[in-house]
Amino acid sequence: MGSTKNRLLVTSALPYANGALHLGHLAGAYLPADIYVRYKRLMGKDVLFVCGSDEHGAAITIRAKKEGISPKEIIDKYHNLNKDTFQKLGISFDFYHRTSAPLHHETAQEFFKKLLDKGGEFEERTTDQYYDAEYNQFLADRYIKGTCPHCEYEEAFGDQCENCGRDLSPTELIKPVSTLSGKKPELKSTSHWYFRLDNHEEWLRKWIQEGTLEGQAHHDPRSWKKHVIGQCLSWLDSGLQPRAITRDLDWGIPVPVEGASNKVLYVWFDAPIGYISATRQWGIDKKGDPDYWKKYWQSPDSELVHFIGKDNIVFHCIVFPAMLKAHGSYQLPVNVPANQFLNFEGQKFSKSRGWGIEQHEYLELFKSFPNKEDALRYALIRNMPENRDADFKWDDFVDYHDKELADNLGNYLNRVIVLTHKYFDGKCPSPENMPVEGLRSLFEKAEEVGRLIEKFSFKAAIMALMEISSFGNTYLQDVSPWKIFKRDPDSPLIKECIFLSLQNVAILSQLIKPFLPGIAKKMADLLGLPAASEGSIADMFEKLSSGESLINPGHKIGDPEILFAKIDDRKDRSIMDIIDIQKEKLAKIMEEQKPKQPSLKDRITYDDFTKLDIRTARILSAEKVKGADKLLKLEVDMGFEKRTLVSGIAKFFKPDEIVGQQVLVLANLAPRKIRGVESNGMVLMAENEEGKLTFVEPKGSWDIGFPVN
RNA sequence: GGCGAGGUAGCUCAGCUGGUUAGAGCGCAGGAUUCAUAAUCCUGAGGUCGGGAGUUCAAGUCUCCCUCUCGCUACCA
Repeated sequence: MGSTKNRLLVTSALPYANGALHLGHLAGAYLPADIYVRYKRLMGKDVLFVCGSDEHGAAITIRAKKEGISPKEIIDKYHNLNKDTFQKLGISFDFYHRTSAPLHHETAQEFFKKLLDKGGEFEERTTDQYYDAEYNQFLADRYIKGTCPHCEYEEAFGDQCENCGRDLSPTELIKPVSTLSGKKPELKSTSHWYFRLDNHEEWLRKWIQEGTLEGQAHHDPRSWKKHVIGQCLSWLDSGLQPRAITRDLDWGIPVPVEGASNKVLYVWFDAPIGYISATRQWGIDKKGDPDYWKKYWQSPDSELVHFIGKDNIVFHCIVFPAMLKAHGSYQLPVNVPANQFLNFEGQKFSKSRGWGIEQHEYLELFKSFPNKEDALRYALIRNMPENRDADFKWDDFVDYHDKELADNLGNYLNRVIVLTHKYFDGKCPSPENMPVEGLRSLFEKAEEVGRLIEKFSFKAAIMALMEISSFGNTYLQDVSPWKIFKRDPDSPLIKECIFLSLQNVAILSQLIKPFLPGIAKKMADLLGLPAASEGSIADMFEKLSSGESLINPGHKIGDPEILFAKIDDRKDRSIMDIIDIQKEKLAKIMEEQKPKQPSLKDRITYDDFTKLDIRTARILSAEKVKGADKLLKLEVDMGFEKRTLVSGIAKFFKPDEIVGQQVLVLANLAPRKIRGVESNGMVLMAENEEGKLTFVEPKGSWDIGFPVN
């Protein structure tokens, strides 16, 4: 279950400094980590929470080139933007580092050297790769263009042809050209280091499946999420392969080996080490001790937890642990509570389509909304994609805030404060007997919230928290001090009720801090309590369990104040207007999307057209191609001959439905083997925007084998 | 086709190692109440737990088959 050790290191996935982060990222890897970390701090644990920008990789250099700026300008921009946005949203990193920092380079290089010197962990492989003599460097696949061997598209990239969508390797390209110099690159041999992941398969399986490491219990595998273990075992089952950990590139961390100029560490090797270098830098800056970081990484009384999105599971559960184990001095993570993805109004976030909203955009849009940070945090927690994909909707956002935070919690706090002022002049009354049982039951409810956080069940935890507020409302209703007051203003029942209600509100003000830090502060202020601080939840549990009160008789609370102004407020529509504009924007995108017809291809000549020999034909038989999902093997009658061809239409047509179907066949297409079956020609189909297919056929009954001109 | 995760009330989701009449929030219907932000509280309706077969004294929970959704992957000239 949760951690038992006193020291805890928590990481959130390093954002790639090539763009802004959207709400899905926040809900996936940053918000859950922040809740967990804040809770642990309030429980008095020694917690360190690190993150930072991942600033290497070819995507950044390519973009820099396209925009005519330096990679440095890009990474600076997004490093600062993301760091600043996280801070505004209350993500309480102890340190936000960056992988371009010298200390990170040093750390990654040391790590590499250590594994290299150890022997057996790496192997060197030499392959032929294209080299641009003018620019004096090897070319990443994306930097090479040429003619696609499959479709003859002339602008195909070295890794993929964007015309026919096939994956390529650079050496397959006909007439390759370097995009740097525009000249023909030469094939040159180059060597790279590979990490022997395959050597680590055996212990990884035990570690993940049973939670044991070198025969010792390491963690409880039942506390890991199902989809995390499932995906890891799936990988292990298919066998681990050595993975390249270096690249020929000039943007990144130089490989610390003599003669390895223009080689850098591949980004996936470099990035997770960023967690380590962030810790190191923090230790130097904040503790003045260059070795302080070891307490968190290399000491058995510390626990490591990685928060990530599901796209990162393999790196954090297989690759990075293998690196750490290979190194030998490091602790392995006790859990990797990966979240799934958050969609936005039913569809994936997509920057290019304008679908979704980025974190900084949200803050900007709602700058007039006082509770914007906590309103967002709440909506994302309530709807967190903990075990499956979830969907963010504006309507939910409004409902969660108004119905749960404002109506239930905010109104409850207000009731208690108003009643205290009304009957006791704003001072906590003194109950005739300490309601020990009442305190005890409040304690149990509060503890439950903590238990759920320890289990990484944040959604359930915040609902358990709201349950405390709901319980408070019910309790007030049951006692109804306002009724008692009418007949007996001095009744001890009123004192006890308000006393206990104040204790309950105090509990809420503490427990809510991991989730909604801004609101927690406001609540504490209203109650005249000090803000929650390190260890304060632990202290609270201590007091409650021994029957002590949190707010003592005579304590003066503040004046009533509205904690949550509603979004859907009939007197003030300003926040609702912002949301309506967002909804309209989405509706417009949906509208524009509908007729998604592909744009016209380049003009051709009549001669080009006459090269095509299209014939009328009829399907004689059809069967599924074994082992392929979309393929049908067709026998067609073209009159003068019968042919076999393979067509990717199995998703739409059952074999026996299409026997006898008239079709048009491109008859002079070069034969090609597909899934082991030779295809001689191609059936012409019309395709709509959803990718649905229909046959193109002559009208009525038509003879077969005749040309289409 | 392979692998992974899912398919539980109108909607969004909980249900751990199988065990009494399957739960929560929202929505809906009825009622109570007025300290409070037209808030709150109570009661109720509503589910053959995707379908089928099996194991078991007992299955939403285990096994097998099928089906649908999402993701990765292969193949789609």
